[in-house]
Amino acid sequence: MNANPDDQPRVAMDALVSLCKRRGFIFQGSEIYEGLNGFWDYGPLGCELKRNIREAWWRDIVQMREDVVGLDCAIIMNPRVWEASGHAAGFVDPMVDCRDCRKRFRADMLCEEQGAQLIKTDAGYALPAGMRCPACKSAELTQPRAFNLMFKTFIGPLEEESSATYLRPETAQGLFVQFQNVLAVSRQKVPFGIAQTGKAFRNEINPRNFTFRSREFEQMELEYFIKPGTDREWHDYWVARRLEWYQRIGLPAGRLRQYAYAPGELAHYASACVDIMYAFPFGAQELEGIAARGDYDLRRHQEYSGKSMEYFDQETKEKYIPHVVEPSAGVDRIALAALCEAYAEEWVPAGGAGGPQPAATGRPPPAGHELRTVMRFAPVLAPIKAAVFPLVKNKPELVGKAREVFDMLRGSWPCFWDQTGAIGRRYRRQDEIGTPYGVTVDFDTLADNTVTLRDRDTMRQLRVPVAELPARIAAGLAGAAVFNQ
RNA sequence: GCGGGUGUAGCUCAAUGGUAGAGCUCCAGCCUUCCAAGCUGGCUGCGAGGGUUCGAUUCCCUUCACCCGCUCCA
Repeated sequence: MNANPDDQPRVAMDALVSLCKRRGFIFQGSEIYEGLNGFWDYGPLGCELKRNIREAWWRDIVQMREDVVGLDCAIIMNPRVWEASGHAAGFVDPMVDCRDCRKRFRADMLCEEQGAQLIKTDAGYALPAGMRCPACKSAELTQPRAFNLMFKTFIGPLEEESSATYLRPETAQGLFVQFQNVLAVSRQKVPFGIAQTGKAFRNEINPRNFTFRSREFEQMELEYFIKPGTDREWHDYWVARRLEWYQRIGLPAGRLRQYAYAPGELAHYASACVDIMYAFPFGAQELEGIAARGDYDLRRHQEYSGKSMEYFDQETKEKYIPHVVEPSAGVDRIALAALCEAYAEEWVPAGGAGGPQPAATGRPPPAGHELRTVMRFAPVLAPIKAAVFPLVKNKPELVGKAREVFDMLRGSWPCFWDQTGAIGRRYRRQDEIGTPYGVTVDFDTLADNTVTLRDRDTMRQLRVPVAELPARIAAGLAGAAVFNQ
């Protein structure tokens, strides 16, 4: 049915933003104070979704491997970390504004284009004479000014330059900084990896596309340390491994893209970089970058800290600074991709008979049909795995029995209890938040101890003995065809 | 950052220079034996600030936020 995802109607972003707010996935940050550009809050379901993404990654990268260990570093680090990493320089490119057309340019690029050299001064930079705006040719240009994309903050109560530092613009540097400590305690040998998830901050000039480019975001990063000379094979390995993971969490291959950087696009120290992109409704955009960074980071930290970052190979008696392959993913971007991918509108015949059929998104359903909005999350990402309903709520023995079933299931999965309104309404409520299974307790349950198990995607129902319910749900969540009968 | 657009209830929208309605949702009650049923009742709003005016949700200015295009970033 989803053989070619590109043929499926795509969700309009405003419809998705609306559902995210209505159902509690994502809220505008600081909303009651008119918001704050580039910051978003995750509601009850959104934080479960993110947690599921993070845990699926952690399980695949750390728990299921013997060669990767975890780390959780402070967000604020010694500012010299950012000098060594290059961020303090790279994030302060001096910019020049045109006073006439009000466009902004990188000072060094502007000078280079016009055959001149940017002048370094004690206070910063100065523009050589005769420079003109590349856009409108005006000579009314500002002097170069630094626009730091790192969030600056101060340690201690005094806002002095000597106490200034930055919120980390990536989690990766902590993995390099603690390389020797982790190596010493983890009994790992090269090749091995250190993984970390956590918040990072970039003062983006232009946050865009809902949560896609935010100023505060969460990363999942792995530094996989390897023997020099094995960069290519390990880079290929991680690209393949990561692509496979994205499909396991429900992003189809047809919507995933690989972008391999051309040699001229690479940073000078990198030997390869592949972006894994997802075809969002607003275009294909990066979810993760996988870079072969050589020994650049460890070598820089060795230079700036004066501490050895070398590794001694006991078997070959070689001493070297390991090279590194870095898969670096954005949790919020993956969450947004999962939301876009899951969103579907369908036409359902009144009464539900015959099951759902694909709808043209945004169009009203034909006569005798109703519109169903359903989030088809992969089970591993679904915030709630099963909902339990007593068929009616004014019969205490029915409610009590349903409560028993609910208590049994919630021990294994995040479950939802709902006794309000008609049963159909309750099913649809769960459809909209992507709950894979509904369990309904009726009067027959009291007699024969069976319940109705209802499938989110097909809307099919199955009569299942209560004793078999956990196994059925477990099988369904694991991908078995529970409803094919 | 530039240009354009939008901002009224939780959501989708309407009306109006005299302080706002609807549908859906949500909550409570009744009813209800499987796909958004019905009845009764209830909660909730003019993004923010300033100006004009007797009076502003409406007109003007500023600001904030979001969306689209470009730019930027990676």
